[in-house]
Amino acid sequence: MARTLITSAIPYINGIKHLGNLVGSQLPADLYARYRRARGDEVLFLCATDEHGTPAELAAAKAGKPVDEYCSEMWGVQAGLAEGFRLSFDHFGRSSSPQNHKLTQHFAGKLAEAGLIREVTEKQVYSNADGRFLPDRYIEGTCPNCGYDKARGDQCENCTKQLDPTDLIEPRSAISGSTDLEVRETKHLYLRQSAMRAQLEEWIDSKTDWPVLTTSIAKKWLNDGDGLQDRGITRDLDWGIPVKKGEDDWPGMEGKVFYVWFDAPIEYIACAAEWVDAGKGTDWERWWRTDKGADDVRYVQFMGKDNVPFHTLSFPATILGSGEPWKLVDYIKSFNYLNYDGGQFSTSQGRGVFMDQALEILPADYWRWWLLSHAPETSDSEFTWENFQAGVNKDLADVLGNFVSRITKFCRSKFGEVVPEGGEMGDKEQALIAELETRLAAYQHHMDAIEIRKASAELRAIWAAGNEYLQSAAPWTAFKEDPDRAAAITRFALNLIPLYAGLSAPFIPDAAAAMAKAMGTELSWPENVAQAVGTLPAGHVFTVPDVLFAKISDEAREDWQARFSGIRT
RNA sequence: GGCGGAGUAGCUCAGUUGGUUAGAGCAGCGGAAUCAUAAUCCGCGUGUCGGGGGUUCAAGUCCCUCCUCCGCUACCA
Repeated sequence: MARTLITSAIPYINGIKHLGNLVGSQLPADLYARYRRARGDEVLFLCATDEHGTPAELAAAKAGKPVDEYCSEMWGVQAGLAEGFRLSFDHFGRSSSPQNHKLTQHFAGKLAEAGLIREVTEKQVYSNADGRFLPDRYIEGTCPNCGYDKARGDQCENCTKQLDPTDLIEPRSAISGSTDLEVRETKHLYLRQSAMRAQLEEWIDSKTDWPVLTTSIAKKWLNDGDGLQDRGITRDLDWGIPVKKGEDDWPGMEGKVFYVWFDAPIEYIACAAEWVDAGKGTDWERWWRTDKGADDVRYVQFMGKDNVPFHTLSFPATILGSGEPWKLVDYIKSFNYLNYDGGQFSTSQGRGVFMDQALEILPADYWRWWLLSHAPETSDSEFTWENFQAGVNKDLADVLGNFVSRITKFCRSKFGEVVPEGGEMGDKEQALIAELETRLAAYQHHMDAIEIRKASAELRAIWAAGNEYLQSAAPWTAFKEDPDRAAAITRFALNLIPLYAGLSAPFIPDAAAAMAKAMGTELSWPENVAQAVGTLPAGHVFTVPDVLFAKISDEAREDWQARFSGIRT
């Protein structure tokens, strides 16, 4: 049995994610996980919250809560929303887990043994009022270049000039506004990525099947300027994984924690350990250690393009540098951004539709279908309410929902809620089987290649073929002269429902389940179409399901358009 | 500034290694049907493929140049 390990970029803890975040990692990862399971793979699908770093501390402070308590609560919120969107994680972990603490410290120890860690003493801005070191971006002041008074310590947003915090005129803390700042010396650990440049490049070069978006970003970092730079992997923070060398203390690094981007990817691995400790599995190393059974695992990662450097370089550097046989990623599917009505979705500005709001107004399937069928694969794509309404109404309500409705209701009125007997399949039925056979192959090909929009277009064509068939076979006409023929048509068309349910389940799991339930079958992936259309024999009892997808009215759309036009408070 | 991505029908997007009259869905127009959530099905697209120049028998597809939008730019994550 093929084995597939799937991870989605882990969402940051400091708030509820918007639909752009969702479609860029978790949702396509779920689509693929559901598809691989349906095809019979053994799948381990992992995700978690990314909990460390300055923004988490600040969000907790703003909420007036201890950071660990805040993170626990937000983990619960995010887990609930994941459930709401039917994200089928085998485990939804936390980067703050004890498992990740241990593993992160383990990796640091191994990297140190391999000589890939160096200690650097550097100067950094400390805020006495805030009682903490400030990351460059959390220092504001007047730009020495253009005079903009809200320039950040890393870059002036007004004139785009790159800055050093000490360049700023009248620097102040972006957190408290305090100007009581001083430059202090502090010691940090750097991962010697530069020493692994050749090894990483060779590995990237071997990935000829990766999307251009993925490899071009990796190559740029490898070759830009002086080449791949070493990267600081520790921070002066309270909240995080304490710096240790395996299980031993790290002299001189007391009170410091690992940088969030060092421990976050390691959580992909630790999450599997959490999965076992939660009683959901028995052997996580079988998925992650090539010396312990993971050599036949195919590992696929999903993420937005902003995450690519960390997944193509930093994390592989950690894994390769450890010298231990950990599983490396086999395929990285990366996404561009989804824009919202002419601008960007923005977490910090509260612009767009957020996961909790989306579920308040419509069921998950509506969002899943539209977002996946418009996934920003080759370039940034655009969400507009008009497009959303039109796409959902047409594809889900008119093409799929109405197909199920028209044939089940026709059958009920002429034959009752039972698959009718009599008649034989003819040319029209054979032609449809042949067409669906071709389309099924194309659909599977696109799903295998994780070409999401192409797959969704093919699935839609499979649905439409059912309507084309009914229109052409016209059982309502046949019923008048040749009831046996009408029965054969109806029996055949009813059998398309369980077929469609199985094929649609990765995109719209709830509706697919409702379709299967109404027809009294289990969801399954077809071996072939000819066999699948014989699933429901004559005499099989079914029920006419409720309307699968209510249409979005113009009034509702206008209401939402107005409601989500501003900024979330 | 540097790097990367994008600019194709009213809208959202496909267009493999350059090769016949540039495609799909939606919207629009016309027709058929009436089983169905007034839902379906059939037919209809001359769009300067962002502008200009070049290579070629042949370019949306390669090269140069210019314009516009977006992302990243390593201490936000």
